[in-house]
Amino acid sequence: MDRRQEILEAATKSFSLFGFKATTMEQIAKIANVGKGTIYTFFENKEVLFQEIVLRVITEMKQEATKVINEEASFQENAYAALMKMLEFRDTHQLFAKIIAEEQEWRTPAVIQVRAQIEQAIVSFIKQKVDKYINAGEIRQVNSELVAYLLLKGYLAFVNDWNLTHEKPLTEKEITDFFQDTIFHSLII
Amino acid sequence: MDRRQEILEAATKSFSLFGFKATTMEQIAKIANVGKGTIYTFFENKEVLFQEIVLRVITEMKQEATKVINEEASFQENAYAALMKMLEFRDTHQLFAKIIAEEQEWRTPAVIQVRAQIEQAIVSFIKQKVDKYINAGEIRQVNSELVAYLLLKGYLAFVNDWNLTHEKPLTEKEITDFFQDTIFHSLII
DNA sequence: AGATGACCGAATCGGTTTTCTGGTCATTTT
DNA sequence: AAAATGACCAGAAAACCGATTCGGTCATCT
Repeated sequence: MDRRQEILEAATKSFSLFGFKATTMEQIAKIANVGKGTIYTFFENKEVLFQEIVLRVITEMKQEATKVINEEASFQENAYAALMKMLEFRDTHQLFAKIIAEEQEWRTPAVIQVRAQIEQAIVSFIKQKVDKYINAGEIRQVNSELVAYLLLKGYLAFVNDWNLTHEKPLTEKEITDFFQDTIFHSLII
Repeated sequence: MDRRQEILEAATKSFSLFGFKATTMEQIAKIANVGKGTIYTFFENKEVLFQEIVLRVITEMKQEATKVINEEASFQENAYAALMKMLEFRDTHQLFAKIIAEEQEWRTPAVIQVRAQIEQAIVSFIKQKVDKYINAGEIRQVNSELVAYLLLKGYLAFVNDWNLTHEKPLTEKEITDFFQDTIFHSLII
């Protein structure tokens, strides 16, 4: 297998498991079975390597979300399906959860910036989908950016914050049904 | 003016400005023009003083919200008015924002506990109002606790988080109109 | 020509010393 | 005598500093 790929996989594993800061280049090199210097022939520095990985994960999530959307189906059905799909990925979100946690602990620019980048990417993806349905006349004319922002923040609140003050985590179905019942419901004409 | 009141005001000022940890009892005493020991004749310790203040702010906010609710008016009108009123208090929220920020920096039990307490108080207040309207048959039968939670988290997201990644803060009207348009809209029958 | 790991300096860790601060209480004030 | 006070104490936090780690480079090796 080509070395670039080996490095990417090793780094993904390590970043997801230990976070940005606690992952060392030496460790990545060891897992990837390459010399440390080799990493630098493919990636400018640790930060760039990290960004590349985050970009890949986001891209994968977008693809998964897009895959689940059916042009024939209604907005409500598609929104429900997409949200369910994202919730299936709760584990993949481990990487993002790690980053968010890290952002508050170590205020390193690399992490703060990547966090903002992830947020921006997700929001603009959702916004674009919402706009499509607005233009198709299937949902009401709302501020799509605010809707996207609320969806993301609401999602994170229920998936992550909720558990801090509540015994039992919410199930995927509870969360999705609730969104269906409130935000999605408010959008349809 | 009575000493207890002086102390409360001095402490409120100081906690709001500097947070729990960075506020010293000596500082409070100086602002209140009393000896440090005097504080302890009124409040068991720093933590109790802090809780008393938080309780007062929450109580005041509840009163303000309640005052603005008109029994004659519709849910939609009242929700709008109450949210607007809360947004008028953005500055008073400084204290809460400080606490939330502090919670992540210093994991001191006093702060974590008070944060959870505030959240719980606000959510149950909103939940109660929502339930009232559900029972009155004015809004749909939704999970009122989740609605309350979403309203709180959404509110905080737009008032606080939004500014971290956006140049211009949202205006009170933008936020309220948006909530009106989405969450509140979804609730009416 | 591509890969490597010894090497460098900057950042971080950890342990030690110093300073600060919550809470007490003997003394002073009213 | 009752209330207020601030010097005092113990423990917690900050400041300091030498030891260690780690990102990134580059002379050497394959």
